[in-house]
Amino acid sequence: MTLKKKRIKLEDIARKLNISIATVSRALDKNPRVKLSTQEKVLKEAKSMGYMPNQIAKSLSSGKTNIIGVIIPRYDEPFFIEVCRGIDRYAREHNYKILISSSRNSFEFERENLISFERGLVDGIILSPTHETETFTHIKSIIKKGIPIVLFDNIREEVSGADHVLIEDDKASFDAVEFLIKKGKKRIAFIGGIKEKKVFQDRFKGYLDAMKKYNIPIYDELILHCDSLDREFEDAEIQGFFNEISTIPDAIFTCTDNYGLLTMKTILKRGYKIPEDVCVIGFGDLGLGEVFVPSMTCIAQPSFEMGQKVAELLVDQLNEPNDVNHRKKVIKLKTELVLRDST
Amino acid sequence: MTLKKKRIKLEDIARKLNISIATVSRALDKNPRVKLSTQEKVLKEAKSMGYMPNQIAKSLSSGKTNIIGVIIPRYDEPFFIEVCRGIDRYAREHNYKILISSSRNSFEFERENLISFERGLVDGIILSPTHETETFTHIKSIIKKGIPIVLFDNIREEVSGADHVLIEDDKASFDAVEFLIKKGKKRIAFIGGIKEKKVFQDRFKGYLDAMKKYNIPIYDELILHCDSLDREFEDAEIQGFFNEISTIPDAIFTCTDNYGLLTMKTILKRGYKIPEDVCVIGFGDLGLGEVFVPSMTCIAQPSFEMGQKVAELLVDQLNEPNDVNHRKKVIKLKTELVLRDST
DNA sequence: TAAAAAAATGCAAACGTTTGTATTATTATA
DNA sequence: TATAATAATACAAACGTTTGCATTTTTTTA
Repeated sequence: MTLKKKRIKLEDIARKLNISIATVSRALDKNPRVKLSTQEKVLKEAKSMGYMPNQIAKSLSSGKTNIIGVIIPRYDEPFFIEVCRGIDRYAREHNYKILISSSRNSFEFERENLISFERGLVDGIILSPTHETETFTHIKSIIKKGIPIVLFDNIREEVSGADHVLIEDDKASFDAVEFLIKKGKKRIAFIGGIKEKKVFQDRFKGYLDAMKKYNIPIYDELILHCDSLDREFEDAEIQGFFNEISTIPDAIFTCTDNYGLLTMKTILKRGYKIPEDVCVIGFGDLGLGEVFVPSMTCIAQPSFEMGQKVAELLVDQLNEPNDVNHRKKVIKLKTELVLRDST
Repeated sequence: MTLKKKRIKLEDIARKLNISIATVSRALDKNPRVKLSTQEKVLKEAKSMGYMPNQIAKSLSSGKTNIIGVIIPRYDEPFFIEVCRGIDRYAREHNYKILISSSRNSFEFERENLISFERGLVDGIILSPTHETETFTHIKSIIKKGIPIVLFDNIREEVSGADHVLIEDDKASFDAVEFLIKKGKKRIAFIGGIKEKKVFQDRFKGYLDAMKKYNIPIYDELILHCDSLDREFEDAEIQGFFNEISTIPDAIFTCTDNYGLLTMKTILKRGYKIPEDVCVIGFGDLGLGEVFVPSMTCIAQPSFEMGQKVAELLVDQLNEPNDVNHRKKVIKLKTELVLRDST
């Protein structure tokens, strides 16, 4: 091992060429204030010396990091990954990188992540609140400090005060259940997620509304709110649910793709036929429903687009810093019922 | 809108308390060089003024960002997400954040991402090379600059020169195919991925080795190397494959979970029974194989652990900067054949 | 060809920390 | 109670850029 190799900096180029740091900096920026011949000289020397600008120093000087912080409740949920893909796509097209953190479904982690983002590493924040998130002071504090933030999914509109993007959960569910009803289904089960989560509340509401509208009896035993936070346990919950049921339903509306698939698996294993005996609908449509046999009818959520939209709102905020007239924007994305073999 | 709210900095606290910036800085660090009563005074004032340290300034001063850059070929592959989860877990336990970039299966993007990481934003890099990656000068250049880097998956050992982690692809495939052979299967098909990718080459090698060892005839028509980079087209490729086959194989070894599932779907749709007519094995075991009916036998890859291990190697490098004695480490992780209904 | 105008470059402060060394205040020692 | 030892604090440089303004060089104009 010889000497520790040192990073080349502007100063090194400047010294080598006997010019000032300022000129080197401007030359690399192709600033017309520096002579073309000098620009070329600097560019050439920079290349030959293997110069790489220091992003940190740039950020300190400019006050911009070009990083967007993203906080999602969990990684192992295709929906969130897909949204992140959308965010990433839009962000990169606009010269931002994204830094993803998982709150692991914990309000405390969400708060910590948010606070760590207040340390100036990111220019703006995108957040999808956990089901535990009831108080919004941590988010308001971000807003008060003037840090751009956009929320998505699982939002309690009343409290937020920040731009946000969501899908029409209630309408989507309503449509799906109405579709089942119009197919003549009478015993329609509902399998949802954690009751505390707004999205699941809305999806449940859609179910109830449809059932009521058409005067279909609602049976408690046909309603399940899964509350396991871990994928591993979802299966057990669904097994338990079917063990308790007196008569098999003729249709099941489920609130995620995974619930739908687990439900289909369980039903098939118990010897029922899909869709002859039971129809099943999933929510999300992130690829698996199409592969399963029989393929699963799903409410298709525009997850990627949601990510792009969220990022767009954030980048807008970043481009118009402390805009007095900025009216908080709420965007609701449409869903679509994709019909397949399970109905 | 009143005045633009300014961030509180050390100087503000210092001025307010009539002490020096240095003392404030040390007080917040709980440096014993500052009197306890002063520490308390500073801490209290910092809190009341809502002070948040500036991460960028810290990084510039300390030369450390505590960020690890991760480059994966694509987001929409559960394997990579799972590895990232593992990386993230280990990283956070050691006070690092991760910044993920996708190379979108393109060598050019991979190079660009790597270069952007040379700008000092990250302390170290984790990279999984694309199938297109044949020349390794971009990686060597990183190593030469003394930036810690660890590779995983899809590595051509000879060229690398960096720490890396992989799984025993050839052995895993060999075992799986051997298992099929021992079950008495004679017409065993192989469905792999892009031929240029080392992991798929190894998995193909395992297949061939097992077939040869037991003198099972190998038919070209039973071998498919999918080369679509997009999930959407994988299905079509597999359909095409089955359209061409003269006699259905009695077992199929596939190189990813998704190929396995698509294969099962196709077979079932064509009226064959699994496992009676055809056995199927997948590779990865990232959750879906268990849900499908029939459930799919899989080679289980320790993806999460892989991520943790990769991160561990990197953090080790970060902790022993330019260690003369650092011998490049190659770690091979074991897989396991998880038996389910498809065999 | 000297003065004015324009072009090119340089100086130095700023971004917000950390940290080695110098200085000042306090306590202990004789 | 002067002095030495120690504790507490302050100063200032450094991290690598950017950028407003000052200065120097070159070109234009009369």
